[in-house]
Amino acid sequence: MSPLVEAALQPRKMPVQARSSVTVEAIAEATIQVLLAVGPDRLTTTRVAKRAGVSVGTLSPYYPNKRALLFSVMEQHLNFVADTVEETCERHHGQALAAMVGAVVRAFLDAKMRRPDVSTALYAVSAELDGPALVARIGNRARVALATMLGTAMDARFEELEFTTQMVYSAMAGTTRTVIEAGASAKMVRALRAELELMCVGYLEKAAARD
Amino acid sequence: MSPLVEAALQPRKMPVQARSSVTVEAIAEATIQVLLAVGPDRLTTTRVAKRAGVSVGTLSPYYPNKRALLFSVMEQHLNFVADTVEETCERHHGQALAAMVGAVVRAFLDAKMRRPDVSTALYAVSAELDGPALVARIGNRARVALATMLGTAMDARFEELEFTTQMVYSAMAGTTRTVIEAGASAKMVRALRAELELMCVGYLEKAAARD
DNA sequence: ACCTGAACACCGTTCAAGT
DNA sequence: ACCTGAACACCGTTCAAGT
Repeated sequence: MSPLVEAALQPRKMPVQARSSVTVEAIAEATIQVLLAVGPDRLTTTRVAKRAGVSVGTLSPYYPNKRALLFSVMEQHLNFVADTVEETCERHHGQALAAMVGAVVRAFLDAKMRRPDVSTALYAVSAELDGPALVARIGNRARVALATMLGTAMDARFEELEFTTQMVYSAMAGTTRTVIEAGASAKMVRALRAELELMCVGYLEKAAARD
Repeated sequence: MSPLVEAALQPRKMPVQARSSVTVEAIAEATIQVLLAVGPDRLTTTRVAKRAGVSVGTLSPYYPNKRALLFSVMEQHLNFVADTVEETCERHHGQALAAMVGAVVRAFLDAKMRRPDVSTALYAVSAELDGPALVARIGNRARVALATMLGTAMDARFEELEFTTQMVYSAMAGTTRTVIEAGASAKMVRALRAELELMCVGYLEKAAARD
């Protein structure tokens, strides 16, 4: 992430009068509504402006370009999730592992699911073309292969094989994605491999014990 | 995913002569090169056509719109990863869990890392605006909170606390993303919560035992 | 059958003029 | 200080004309 790119998403002018604060908020809300109504492709600056009840020209001082509109909406959402996780963590200091994990997982999912339509729309924005659908469709081949293999394990049996496999695959894809987006050095990839093995084995042993 | 959207990414005309097959391949390769050279925002149909040595009008019969260009590149990449995982799975049928997991994790990461520049560019495409950077920056707050909390656990100590935490968070975010993109029913979310707990606890127990 | 490239429609962004 | 909206530049897509 170059600072220049980030800078281009920051407002040129901050609202100083009450009037413009209202405008900025109306534009943000209009962006969400247009996004939900017509989708990311047909979201245009004119449409957002019209929905917010202002002229197109009003957008630029506060949202210097179209991406800034979506960026700010996503930022609000992510901040809400981060807030929720932080608070939950603080409330569980000093407790046992299982209690901590249970609470955090619950809080994280609850935050993501507070407005499922918005969460989904934001993933879609973040996804651009139909990447995720493609990932799901093609990743399915890998998941079927994984499930088939796990079904043959000499030392374990799984009741919920489909779902267990889905979890393993998602954890793999998700953590890898994070590492790649962080700028994947060879060392990081090696470390990731080791940790992912721990995670998958740890999970699968528990899943097999339960079933 | 509506079938209509998918259909709009399929070619209107398939290449029938050797000449046009070469053209189609050249356009796909040009798309990758332009993507790597100027990034997704400045990737234009004209630029791709010029790089491929054809006229803009030549694109449309085979790639009906700009998204189709990026879609086909991503499709190739994902198919390669799926192929690799499938083969590895087949080679490890009947082996012990630990061996299976080790092999698949390795194969998956190797496939993703064969051309790191392309992998990264495709995540960037899939990501549109700077969503991932934002996710990383804000998600960092949650990770710090998690690490701080885990450091206080009454029944475990972690050497590599930072990285361990990163893994837990990535697994949470990654699996959640998958479930959301699959169309998150309330039932699925509940199932996810239970599995994520198993996975996190299983992993953390192993990580604590090692350290 | 395949390719060209000018023409069209549309959208993001700006800025002189207003309140 | 804030907002308007016409004007501009640019890009995706098409299609009549060529080979």
